[in-house]
This record gives sequence, structure tokens and C-alpha cells, in this order.
Amino acid sequence: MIRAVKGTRDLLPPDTAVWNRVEKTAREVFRAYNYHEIRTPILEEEQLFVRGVGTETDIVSKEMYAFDDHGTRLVLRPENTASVIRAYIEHRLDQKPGIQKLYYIGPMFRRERPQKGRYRQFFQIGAEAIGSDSPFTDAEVIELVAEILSRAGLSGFHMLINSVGCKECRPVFVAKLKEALQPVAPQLCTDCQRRTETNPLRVLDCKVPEDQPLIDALPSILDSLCGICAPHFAAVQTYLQDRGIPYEIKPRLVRGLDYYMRTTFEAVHGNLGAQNSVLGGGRYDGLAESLGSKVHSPGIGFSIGEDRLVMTVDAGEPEVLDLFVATMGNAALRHAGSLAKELRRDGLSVEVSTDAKLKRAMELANKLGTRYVAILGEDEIAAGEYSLKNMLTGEQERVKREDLLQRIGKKN
RNA sequence: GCGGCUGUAGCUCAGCUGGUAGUAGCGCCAGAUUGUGGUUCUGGAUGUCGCGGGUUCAAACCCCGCCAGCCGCCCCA
Repeated sequence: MIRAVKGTRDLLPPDTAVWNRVEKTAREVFRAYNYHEIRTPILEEEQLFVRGVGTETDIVSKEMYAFDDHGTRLVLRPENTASVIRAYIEHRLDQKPGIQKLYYIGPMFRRERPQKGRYRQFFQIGAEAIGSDSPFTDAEVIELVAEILSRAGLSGFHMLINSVGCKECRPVFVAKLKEALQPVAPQLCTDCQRRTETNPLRVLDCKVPEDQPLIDALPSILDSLCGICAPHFAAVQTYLQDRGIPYEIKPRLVRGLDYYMRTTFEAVHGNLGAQNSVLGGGRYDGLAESLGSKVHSPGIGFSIGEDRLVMTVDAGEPEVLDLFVATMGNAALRHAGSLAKELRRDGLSVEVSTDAKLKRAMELANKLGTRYVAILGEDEIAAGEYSLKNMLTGEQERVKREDLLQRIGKKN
């Protein structure tokens, strides 16, 4: 048997209804915030991510699906921000008026070990606001994503924010951190001892309880922010407070992608297991330049892990069938075909039974969970009526064609 | 990439210290006379016990490898 490849999966009904609901909600919120959809290719040149995301990141160094295409190295996109910025530069969107506010929904690919909430093909709902370095934009983006989460039905998430500084102040902080780590490193967990050398910032993200007191005593990046980053971060918070957006400052919040600077944020939820992050985002003021833009194009964006969001959100109401037409005989079947076409144009969901045995048709109607069954036999055809049965109450009545739509009504 | 656990009918699972699987539950199919579902009753189908080797007279049960899933690490969405 041929199965879906490792780390990928089929999304089947009724789950797909939840996905559609989440996406519909997101599109509505994006529209309210004046975002417009962008669709970029799933295939990109490898160099886009090498230069955009950074060779040092796990994503680029070991997780990309890459292959040679007649001499060009192509990859399945592992994330979408670099693609959006590429498109922004390629199509000179900087020439358009105002901030470019773009959103996307689609699959990303990373060759990781799959587990709960982590797949090799996973879906992201994301957005980028390009062309503004104002902290007001940061606050609006955070507000937007929080709005999507709550309107999608996710409750109990925590929005964590931080500033990781810029080219000027981050190196200073890293040096300071390394210095502070030297004497205490031997007392930390083995992972942290390694991180002290490879990536000191990650030590701050350690979850080992025993390490916490020592980590708490380490310097905070917030104390090292420069004269530009510090007031920027303060302003973001002011704007968030103005809007009543709950947030939590987490100075240890470190994002993995190289392009992030200043504001970074993440939302976590308790029901996701080890992969407790439903979304991540941040500011990336230097990304456009590193991708070859001659114009300074500061931006900020986020991406929601749709798989994780769907997993956490309430399933909600299933999609229901409005009407099932049970027919007896070929004349009735032909008649039912025309009727179904008309009612479907009126917006009802309609199924027609081809089984001439009424009992079997009724059994099927019941299993499909239809709201109404219209019975069409010789009697009804002769009378020019339908026997309409309400499957919930069991009541049945004769109804004329012109009254059918009103009698059934619409559910969803 | 590393570690742990798991893998039996469509689904959830049982299967004692190895003797070639279960009346299991749910689901599915067919019946309980003529144009009516949901409850009930009766009958039925379905598995190369994840795959491939090995040990044994004999393996779903033991050993090895592979694959997949889950959990954790790493990392991230």
C-alpha cells in the first residue's frame, strides 16, 4: 500500500471544515486590517533562503528539501517571509503608496523529525507589513494576530514579546552574556554547556527547572538595548496597552531566524505538547537589503502554525446537509435532478438518492444527517407536491414546490 | 539527526509463561411482507497480526533490520 510520505498527511472531512473556518476567519480579519493576499511559488531558489534566513539556522543548514533542477538549486519553501520580500523587491512594491500589507496561507516544508504539532509539510497563515519602521506598526501586527487567534476560537494563549536588539546592540549583549556564562556554565545542564559555546542566546530559552535560578541571574537583553531599540520597544508596549492587548514581556524569548531584529513575539498554548508555540513573528528591517534591495524596506510579520491552531481550536458545528431527495422510479429521479439544481442555486446543500427503495433511501438520509427529506413518488408527482419530512422531529407534510425553499430554510 | 514507547479487522482494542486470532465494542452490508430513518432483533463480510529476515517442531507473542506513528531532545509554526 502506498501511504502519504512521512511527515505529511491527508486532511479529511469533517476536519477540513475546521480548516476552512479558520482560514475564513483569518481572511476576514486581514480584510479588516487592510491586508491583501499574496501567493508566491512553493518552489524557490535555494539562495533566497540561504541569504534571507541565514546559513547558520537549522532550517537552512539541515531542513530544506533541495534538489538540482538542470543546474539550479531549488527548494521547497521552508517559510514564506523571504519569498514575500523577494516578490516585493521583484515587483517594485516599494513604489506603491503606503505600507504594503500582505498575507498568505499555504504549505511550508521542513525535513524534521515529525511529532505532535510538527509536520514536514505544514501550513502557515502569515502576514507581512513592509515599508514602516514605526512601533505603531509592530503593535498593529500583534493586535492583528491576537485578533485572528481569538476570533478563530482559541482561548487561553499567551502573547509573549521581546526585543532582540539590532546589529549595534545585540553583539554587545552576546559578548556580555558569554562573559557571565563562563563561571556558571559547568553548573548548567549539558545542553546549556554546549549552547554556551554554539549559541549563548539559546541558553536563555532552556526549560530545565534546575537551571532557572542561574539563568534568571544572567543579564537581560533589555538592559543592553541601544538608544534606538530601547525607545522603540517602549513605544510598542505603550501602543499595546492603549488597545488593551494582553502581553507578557519575556526577555528570554529568542527567535531562531537570523533576520529578526528589535521586536519579536510568540504565542504559546498549553495543549500543544512540546511544540507549544502557535505563532512566531518579528521585525526584520535588514532583510530586504540582504536580498538585494537598494531601497531600505523595514518590515514586520508573523506566521501562525495552522496545523497547531486547528488542533487547539474547538471543532465547532459540522457542515450539514439541508435536503435529501428520495426518489421512486425513473420519472421521479429525473424530476429530482431538476429540483436539486434549482435548490442548489438557491444556496441549499442537496443530495439526490438514486436508490428506488424508499427504506434504503431513508436509512442513508439518516446516516448523512440531513435536516429534511423530500419524498418523490408517483403520488407526489400526480399531485404536483412533495412529501417533506423533518428528520429531527419526524413530522411530515405535503408541500408545494413554491413553498419548499421557505419551509426548509438555510442552516449553513 | 539522537533517545524512549508503540504497530492485531474501517475505528477502539483483547489475545495468559511462544502452539498457526476475538461471540469483543463501534462501524459496514443484508434481512424482520407492500412508499418512510433514528431504538430493537437476526444474519453476514473483512485481517498475509506494519514489512523483511532469524531462532524454534511451532511465533501476533522471542531476536535483528527496516518502515510508520506517538512522546521527548534538537529546533520551530
